[in-house]
Amino acid sequence: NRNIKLKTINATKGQILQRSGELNTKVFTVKSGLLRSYSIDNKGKEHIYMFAPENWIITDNCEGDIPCDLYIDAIEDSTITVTEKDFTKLTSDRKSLIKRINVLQKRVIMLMSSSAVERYQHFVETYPDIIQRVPQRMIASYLGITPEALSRLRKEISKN
Amino acid sequence: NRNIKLKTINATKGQILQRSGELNTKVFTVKSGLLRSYSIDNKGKEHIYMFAPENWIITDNCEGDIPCDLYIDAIEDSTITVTEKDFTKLTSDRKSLIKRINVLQKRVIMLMSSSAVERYQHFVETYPDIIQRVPQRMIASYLGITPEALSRLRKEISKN
DNA sequence: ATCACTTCTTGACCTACATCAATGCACAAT
DNA sequence: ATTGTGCATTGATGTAGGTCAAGAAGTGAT
Repeated sequence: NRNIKLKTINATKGQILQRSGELNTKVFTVKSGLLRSYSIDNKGKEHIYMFAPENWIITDNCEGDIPCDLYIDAIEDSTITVTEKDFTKLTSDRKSLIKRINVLQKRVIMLMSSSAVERYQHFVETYPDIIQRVPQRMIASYLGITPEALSRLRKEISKN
Repeated sequence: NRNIKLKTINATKGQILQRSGELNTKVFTVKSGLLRSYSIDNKGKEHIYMFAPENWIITDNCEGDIPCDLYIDAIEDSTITVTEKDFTKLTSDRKSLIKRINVLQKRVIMLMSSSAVERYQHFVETYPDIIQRVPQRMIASYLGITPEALSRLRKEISKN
């Protein structure tokens, strides 16, 4: 196994294993019980990203030096093995897969917790070049809204 | 490189490189131009999953023998290298990352194109065990709806 | 120049789901 | 038994974004 510092811990129902904002390098493998990962939006609302029952692996896919977005806690009393990620041993191949998972993680969370305006603004900041190159209806299609909705939302934004 | 049969092709704007339903094993690397992947829902509406400009890799993350969900086409005239995935050479480690991406891909597409009822039914079919073990409000939180909405929607479903 | 085609915009109306508030219900602690 | 606490349900009402239809403006082909 390419990970290091493996240890086994017990978590009781409700116990938090990781908080959003922490610099996290841990991967949890559930031996028994049930974990969940979730984010909390700016209104204080929880959005569950993933459930992890027996034999599942659960982690925030953030890269070593970036604070993670997710909380992880135990929904049932659980037994878990914890490993530290070792970024030095990642192949570039694996790195790009992990990066992709990361982007998808953000997208799922945004689709669940952000308004169309917020998603659009995030898109503009993240892919300023793409905006120039594709018709608006495709941006709308990427954001999960109709072209009409995007048109109106842009109008609103430009007012301010 | 662990992939085989690399070749370079040119695609003109609008050209479709892959269709939903095909047994796909191709990975496209964009050298110049712009590709997109998207799904089409049961109402015929397109939902863009990903844009791929220069130097991006785009593919449907389906496993070899499962038909893929995505269309891929060219938004601009593009030059692309095409490689065949070689599943025999995947480490189990990489396999599980790819499986995870696959699950996320389905989730993103469902969040964009399916109603709360459809997402709930899909969840029940996919994770029947989880339903038994977590409170309804957490299922709601995973689906991206409120507990009230889930309660009402379950009531509707049970009527039929 | 004009025709076809697509994109974007705007208006009127509709609907899926959110919000807020009240009630009932199970289960745990005393 | 009773009080609390979290969960599910139900009702009334609000709203973000969808749908449908009509124009306006740009672009390419003939």
